[in-house]
Amino acid sequence: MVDEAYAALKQGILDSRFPPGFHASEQEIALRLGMSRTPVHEAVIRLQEDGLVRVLSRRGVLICALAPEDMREIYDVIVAVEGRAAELLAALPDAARAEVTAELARETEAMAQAGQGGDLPAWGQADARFHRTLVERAGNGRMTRIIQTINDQSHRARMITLKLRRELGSSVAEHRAIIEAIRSGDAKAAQAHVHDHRLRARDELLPILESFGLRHL
Amino acid sequence: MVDEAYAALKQGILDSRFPPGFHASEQEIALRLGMSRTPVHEAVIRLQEDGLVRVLSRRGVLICALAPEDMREIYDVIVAVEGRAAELLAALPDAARAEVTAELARETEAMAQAGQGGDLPAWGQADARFHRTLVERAGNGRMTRIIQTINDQSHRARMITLKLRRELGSSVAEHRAIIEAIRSGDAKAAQAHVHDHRLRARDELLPILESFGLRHL
DNA sequence: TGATGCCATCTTGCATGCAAGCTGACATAC
DNA sequence: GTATGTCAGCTTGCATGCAAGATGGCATCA
Repeated sequence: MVDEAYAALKQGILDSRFPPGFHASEQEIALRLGMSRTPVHEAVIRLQEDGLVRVLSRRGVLICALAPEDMREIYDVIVAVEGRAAELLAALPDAARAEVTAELARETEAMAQAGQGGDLPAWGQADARFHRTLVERAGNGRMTRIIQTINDQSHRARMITLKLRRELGSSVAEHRAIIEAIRSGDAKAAQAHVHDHRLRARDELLPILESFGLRHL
Repeated sequence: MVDEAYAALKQGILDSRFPPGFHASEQEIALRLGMSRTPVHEAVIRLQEDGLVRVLSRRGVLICALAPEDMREIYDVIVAVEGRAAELLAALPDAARAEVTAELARETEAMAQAGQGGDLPAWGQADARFHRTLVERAGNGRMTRIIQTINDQSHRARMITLKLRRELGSSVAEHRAIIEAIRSGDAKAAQAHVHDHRLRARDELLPILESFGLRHL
């Protein structure tokens, strides 16, 4: 039941049914979900650990808003973790490496196609799959979990930047460079390409967010 | 009160008063801490998020044990996060960078002195301060939090390896190389030196743990 | 003697009563 | 008109009753 509350609240936050800055009482949430306060309270604690809400003692729960500063922090974590993941992938034995590069290449081709067709949602999903594969295939549960948490936190921001993004071309080219480095087993290059790719994306997207005056997402 | 329970339990786990594999009921813990089940339950949830315990539904809480495989994961996270932190430090403005390098140098000198005097605990504490400074001064709260969690998880393992460690010399030299790269503003080199330093330490310590048959720490 | 089924016991999960704390508004005094 | 003090209402934090689930032992049967 606490899992149910956790999932429902998280989904509600992710698709902005509970917008950032929204203020609700646990009582009210419990009523809406048809359960008692206890499981809601525990779910809220977990969401606080995830950085999605803040519980203000005796003043209800507050849906967290992200400032551009938070996005900078988030990009640093991504650069760090994905960079190391790319290194690990490049150090994989040949067979496993070939499998991973094939999967990454498939997702990059899906991006290229979606980009040419102007299908932004499909492009975003393929991009997300590429980066998820990159981390998950490194076989480090802790790194996967960190990225999952970070992705949840920045989900709304990604939905916004996806629409505001100018050109999609460079990402595909950069993905191909990453794949090539992994394929050839060059860990340093793989790390560097992921590093540069994510920082370029950050430097492209953060100014857009800031120029739109999105002080809290 | 939940914070009190959380702190008490965490401390108990860290200094092995609750050894890994230990199995207790929340009721019992509550009794021992002189409070009701509710705050203990919430504290246990937070500890589970931290990866220190697992709550087995209706079968009590289990203090988590670390396998060498976990240590490999943990080192990957450290390599990733500390590497990026070093990059960030190297990109700091001159004044702040000078301040950080001075602090890092102080702690490294404390290590060198403790190493010469054979004072292992002092050496370990100075080493921990160096790495904590490295991350905290990068000014990224999320990265700091990740490292804090990882450090809690691996605290017992560190206490063991500290005693089993052969030579302390190379760490000091490597720390100096890291400091020099940060001082000169060379982000790539700073990242690389941290990267190599942590991987060398991992390759030195993991075999020791495994040779001692420490399947679970 | 071994295996299987049942039951007692223990443990958590949820609901709710109660108390304490915070906020905001209203009234009063200056 | 402004500022301050007080109070009512709302919200969470903790304790505990109750129920459901899991386990281990014991008894019974083959």
